[in-house]
Amino acid sequence: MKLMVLDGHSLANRAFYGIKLLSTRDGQYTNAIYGFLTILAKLLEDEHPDALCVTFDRKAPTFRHLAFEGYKANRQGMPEELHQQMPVLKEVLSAMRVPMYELDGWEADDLMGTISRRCEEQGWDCMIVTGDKDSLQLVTDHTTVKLVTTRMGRTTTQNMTPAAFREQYGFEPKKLVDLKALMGDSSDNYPGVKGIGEKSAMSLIQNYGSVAEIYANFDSIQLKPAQRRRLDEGREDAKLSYELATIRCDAPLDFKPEDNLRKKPENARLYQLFCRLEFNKLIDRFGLTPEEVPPEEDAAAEQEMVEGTCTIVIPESAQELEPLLEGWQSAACVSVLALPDLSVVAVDGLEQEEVHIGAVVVKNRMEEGLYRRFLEVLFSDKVTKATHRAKELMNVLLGENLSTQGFVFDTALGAYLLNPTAGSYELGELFQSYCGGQLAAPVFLEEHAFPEGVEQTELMEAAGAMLSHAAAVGALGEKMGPKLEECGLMELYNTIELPLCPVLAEMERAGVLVDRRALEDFGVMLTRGINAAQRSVYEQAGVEFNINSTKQLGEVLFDKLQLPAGKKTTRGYSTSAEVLDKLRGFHPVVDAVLEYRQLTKLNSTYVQGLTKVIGADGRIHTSFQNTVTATGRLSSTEPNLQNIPVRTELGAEMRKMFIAAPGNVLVDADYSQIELRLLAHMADDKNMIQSFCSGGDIHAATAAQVYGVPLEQVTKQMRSSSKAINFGIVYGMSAFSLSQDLHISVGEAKAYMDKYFANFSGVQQYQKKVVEQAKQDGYAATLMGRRRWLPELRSTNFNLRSFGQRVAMNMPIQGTAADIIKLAMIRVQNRLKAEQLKGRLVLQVHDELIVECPEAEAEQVARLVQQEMEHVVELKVPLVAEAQIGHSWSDAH
DNA sequence: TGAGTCACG
DNA sequence: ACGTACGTGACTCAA
Repeated sequence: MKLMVLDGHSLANRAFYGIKLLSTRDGQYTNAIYGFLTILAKLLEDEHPDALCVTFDRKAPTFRHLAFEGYKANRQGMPEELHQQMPVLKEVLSAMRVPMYELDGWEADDLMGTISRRCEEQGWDCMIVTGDKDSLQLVTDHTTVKLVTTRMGRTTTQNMTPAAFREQYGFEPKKLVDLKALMGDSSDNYPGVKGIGEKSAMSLIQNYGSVAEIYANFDSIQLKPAQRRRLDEGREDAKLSYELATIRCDAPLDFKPEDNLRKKPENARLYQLFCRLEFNKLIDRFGLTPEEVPPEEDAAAEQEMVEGTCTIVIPESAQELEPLLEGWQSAACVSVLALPDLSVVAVDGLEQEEVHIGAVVVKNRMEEGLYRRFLEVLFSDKVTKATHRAKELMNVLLGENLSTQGFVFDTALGAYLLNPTAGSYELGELFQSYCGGQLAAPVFLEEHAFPEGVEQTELMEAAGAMLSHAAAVGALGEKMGPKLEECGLMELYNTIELPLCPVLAEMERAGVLVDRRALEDFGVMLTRGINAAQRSVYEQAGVEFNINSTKQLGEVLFDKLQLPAGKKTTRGYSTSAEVLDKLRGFHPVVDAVLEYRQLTKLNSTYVQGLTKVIGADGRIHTSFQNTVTATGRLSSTEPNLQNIPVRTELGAEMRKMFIAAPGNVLVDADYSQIELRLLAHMADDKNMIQSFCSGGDIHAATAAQVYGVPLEQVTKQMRSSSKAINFGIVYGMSAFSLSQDLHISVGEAKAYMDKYFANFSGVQQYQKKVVEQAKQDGYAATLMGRRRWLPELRSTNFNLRSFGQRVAMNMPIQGTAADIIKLAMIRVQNRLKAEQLKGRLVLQVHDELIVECPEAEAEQVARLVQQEMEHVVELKVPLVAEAQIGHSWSDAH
């Protein structure tokens, strides 16, 4: 039989520092709990122990802790963010019915020691899981220690058996105590022998066996004079440290191995806990099911709405439909959910004589004309609607020539504004976390959701499920509205995010035309180049291997060819372009590899990737995601049209493939330096504002300021380093990063930055202020009030905190730029329509808009787009946009 | 599935 | 003394 005992504090600690700080909406930090459970799940899968328990420290000091002054001082202060997670972790473990052991005055170590010995006495095997190497002294033939280490967010484990220990340390596990007695342990604050570090302690123990033996034979063993003196002076310290390093195995613990046999967890309780902690992934991993949860109040109310005082109508005739249509038109707001093919639409939120009426309208249960009438009334501006993921629905509506007007709430979008870093905005999850309820799984009947001729009961069940989802949209709207108001997000929501949805839907539906032939030709050319580059690599390297494999490439370059390895990655050498570039002179194969990389990237990601997604209309229809980025930007997927090459000559060829339809042109307008201009405005930096107001080259102007020379005397070098600083400032850069970027020393980089801040003191003050404010408020915000929550700023982890500070400096800038161009998009599209132009937006690339329009409109459209972009907001500096016209993206840019 | 790489603003 | 710039998405390999 095997028992596994976990070191609760040690593992929680590892998890806490190994995973970025996570928190639920109500501020409960969860990363340590999450990490702990992930590790636990992995352990159970790998080891299948028969019994399981967890030990925790009890902090009350004992004589041992008083032996040296300040003992344990380093561990005394567990950060608040971790501390508050411990009781919740224990609650989770209790719900999992995992026994926990803690004892006043005893550390987890001692309890684990005691447990392992008791196991051995009963003939059990024991596995100790901890991140603390001290425990290795407990290793025996029947007790192994699984060491958990976290590096760069990955946890790895290592099993220590007596053999493995001996191989690594060169002596018996028990002697670890002797080693520690000599070298001390700073994290446990016992000193060991002064002047003896890890190296000398290791060799002393390896040569003489133990502390006792060293002192017993002190006069006869061979030692360097200095070491002999140190050991002699350190006798007392060694003795005390030995005591402290020894893990005790005699704790008065009421423990029997068989009491810890694994039990079935309390599913319902665990499920509720995980919901509260927003551990949706773990719910699956632990195989938890919602059915066992008694529905909470809100959920019960929803349930009642659907089953009790609520009537479900599945209208089939005009007589049944017409009253519904009338009701919806006079309702304050109805919730709508539709299947992607509009074959079924659920509408909820109608009250008639105190009875709640929900309708599920099924296409194939209705005469065609009547169904069309239903769609045209529901999806007109006459009916006020709420939905989930409005943009997706609008996309469908556009395909049916239906209006996208009348939508006043989108639950996904609302949740995104309340917390843009949440990652997922599934309706069920939102309902869980905002309303505390459980949403039934959608019911699908056969392949089609609602086929003809299904049993009435089955149909009602499926309709009920769908309607309950629509009801959830309504409930969420009620919950989110006040929250959005409270956070000052309502205006952003109503004037930017919601109105942008139809614009995005139109852009997606419009798509952009590609020159398929030219794309194919380019692909053929690339393939030839790839073959040549591949042959060249094989020839120069003297072996054939998979160049795409970083592992194999690393072996060839750094093992076989012995090129100087630069950076390393978690496992192996880095072969990034940055590293390879430095190796260019060393071996001709490097150039061939870089060439191969460039060509294959272009071919697979762009030529192949884009060809795959050309639609029947010859156009590419990307999806613009509006609930993804942390800053408020859009993103583009399937395909990503926001990263089409432009920086290299060959790559820029790609933009020739994006063209206007016959008789049309592309109008491409982009903001000039929008982020820097926003920085000047938001920092209210007089010098930078002045530079922008006088027009001209901002990087050169910066250089003139920083170097204190007239504009004419600015050299290319000076301009280029100023550009790098300007660029980096927006990201909250450090001197180190600047030095990397400019290939100069950190000292020189720091001097540059000092000079920069001396001239742009407003920027420096702003950065300081914005971080302080964000720490106080808990979030950073854009000019329009968009928020990004930054619990990282309060982290005790240096890296995490530093990251939070950089984000606090960057998000308001990047996010405001995003707000601005979103508003510009809405205005451009509206004006194009208002002025009855045929031109329509087709792409957005963060600071760039592309409109496709008839040639005859081009000049007018270009002026219109530029105007709207430049006058979205009035700042202390002008917003400048430049528009160009061309037949391809390349020509227009 | 995650890591590494590389394309963009 | 830390370890190092912000925001994305797609493709490929290797486990």
